[in-house]
Amino acid sequence: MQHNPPKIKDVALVAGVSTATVSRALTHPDRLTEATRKKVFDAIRVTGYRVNRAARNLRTRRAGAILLLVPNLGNPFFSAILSSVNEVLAANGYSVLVFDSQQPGASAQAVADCLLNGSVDGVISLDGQMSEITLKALTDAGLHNSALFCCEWSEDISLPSIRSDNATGVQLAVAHLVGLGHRRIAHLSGPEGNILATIRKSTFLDACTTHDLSVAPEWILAGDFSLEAGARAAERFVDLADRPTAVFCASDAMALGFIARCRTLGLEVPRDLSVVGFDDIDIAAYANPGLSTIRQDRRGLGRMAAEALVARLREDHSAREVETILAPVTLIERHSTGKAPD
Amino acid sequence: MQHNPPKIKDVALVAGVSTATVSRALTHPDRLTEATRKKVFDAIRVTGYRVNRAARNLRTRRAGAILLLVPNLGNPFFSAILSSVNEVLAANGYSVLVFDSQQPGASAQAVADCLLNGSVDGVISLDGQMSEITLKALTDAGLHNSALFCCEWSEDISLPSIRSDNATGVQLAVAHLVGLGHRRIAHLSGPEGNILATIRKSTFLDACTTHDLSVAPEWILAGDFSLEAGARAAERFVDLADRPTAVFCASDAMALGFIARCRTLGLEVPRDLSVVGFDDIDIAAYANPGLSTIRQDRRGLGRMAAEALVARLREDHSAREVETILAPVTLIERHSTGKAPD
DNA sequence: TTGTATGCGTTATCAC
DNA sequence: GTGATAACGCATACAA
Repeated sequence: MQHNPPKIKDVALVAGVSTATVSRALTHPDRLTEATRKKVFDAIRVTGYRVNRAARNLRTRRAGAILLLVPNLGNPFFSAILSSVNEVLAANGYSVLVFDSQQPGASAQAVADCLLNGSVDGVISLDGQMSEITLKALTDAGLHNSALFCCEWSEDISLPSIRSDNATGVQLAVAHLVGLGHRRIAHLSGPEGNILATIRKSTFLDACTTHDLSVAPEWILAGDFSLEAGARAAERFVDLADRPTAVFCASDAMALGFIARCRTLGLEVPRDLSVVGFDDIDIAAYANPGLSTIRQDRRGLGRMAAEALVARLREDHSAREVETILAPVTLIERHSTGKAPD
Repeated sequence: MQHNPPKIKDVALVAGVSTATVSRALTHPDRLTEATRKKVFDAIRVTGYRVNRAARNLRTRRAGAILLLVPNLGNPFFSAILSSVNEVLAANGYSVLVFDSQQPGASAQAVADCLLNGSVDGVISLDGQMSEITLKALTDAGLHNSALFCCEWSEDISLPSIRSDNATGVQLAVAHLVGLGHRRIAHLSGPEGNILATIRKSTFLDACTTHDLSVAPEWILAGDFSLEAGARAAERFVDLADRPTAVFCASDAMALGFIARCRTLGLEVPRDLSVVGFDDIDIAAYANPGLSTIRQDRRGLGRMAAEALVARLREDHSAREVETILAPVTLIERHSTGKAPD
């Protein structure tokens, strides 16, 4: 147990230079002579020196870390995003702090603290519903130019956002079903107040209008993106008097839960009913039947968000444009959709 | 944009006390008079003061953060664990740093740095295959008493571990299949070198022996826990000359991939073939057919690991026993298993 | 190019 | 119980 971690002073001693030189060797290697640089790095190797993050952070007023705000860490939808965000940020020397933004116990205050006490240099929020308190902390901490949304976003908060082209995705889904002859289409929506739920539902309704389809109010089923919500919705669906022949679900998880429960209730997909999801999570391709869905490039979204943030952090924190990147989505036709019954 | 975050000095000024008192109010509130304590907290509220983490960390030589090492962040198996770990640690005032331990780009050096430069106070590793370099960093940093394994573990590294009772799980699975009349059982295993793959395979073989079942070498199919691996294994499986009537898979993901590919190859589950998985991931209950599997309490594992670590961090870092917690597992019978064909 | 000296914001050790 | 003050380890302005 090495209880005397070497400090910059020890390195300087071994290298026969000043502490300032050692520090420079670490942060501005180009400002040193080839010779002294070598001396320093040799000494670093000999002593096994590592720069103390706390000291460096205190001095530079930077943290070398960014905060990733995830709504419900238990949702596997985020794993691919988490992974690619982590990859890019790690490659750029940033650590990633993960916070569950909607966890019951986790007060928004904890997030706010994290921003205000200088633990992070920036924020990527996968949660569009940023609390007032978090938002205030963001501006108070001067991090307003160092935060962005990924996947979700907010109409009220002016931050850059990297997200999928949801509208096009929904249109693709509806067109797909219409192309198969479906005229009566239901929608299983996400949670009230969620921006993705909102845009997917409203675009769905618009698309139906465009295709001259009427949508009965009871065909809009409330959900929350989860498997269980899909299953519960199925129970309401099968009891519908004038049952639609197709369902567009706002998430793959709901679609899978929906299909599973429909099956136990005696409805076969796609024979009796066509179902389209949204996301193209990994399991979608291996479901039975394979789930027709709208593919989001989750890894790409995470990567782009991380890259955009890194770029912003590099630049001057002056007035930057608030940019929106809409990542393309694609329709993946599998076997949960089929011709409408006559 | 508040560019002058208040410091402890400002609070002291407002409260009319010394900085030392303010500091004490924060760390040892009980050592102050009721009156001064109130004065200080009022001043804190007025000024909007937040303690600067970097400064505190530098002074106390603590980080207030722990490192979560995840093998493959893209794997949804970990999301529930991640979630509960985060929950417990956040409740105890720790931030969670997430690192993908097997990411191609992420050198073990990055992890080592993180340990050596004082960014974290402890480590929870979901990865049993800790690299030499990481391990050395762990001891060099004096963190050997502040690290533990969760889910996976290592025979060679003496750290506490919180894990499922894998052996019992495998025995339950085999007994279940035997009870249904299966005498010829195949095994789809995890990646070479992985401790879970190892124990599940060896226990499987032992259990077969116990039940007087012989297992042909070609019935042991190599996988890597992923959906794709399951699908690929199915292709080898269907070509087997003397095909088993059941398969025990080392993960649910593989089981689902396996079943899906079997179906496209003309094999029906459970009519032609029974399949048991391991993990009970969320989707297992909604698969078609519902997946019979061994349930791991993922949230519980994460919670226990986090609690154990917090407890260790509280105590003296002297010689603590290396404890192992085996969490119980249960057999979940669904519809991917059925009576063996005559 | 390199060295000297100072301060980043806190906590802990002393005195009082 | 409270206040003055010295570290904590590093990066930088300035001097050389």
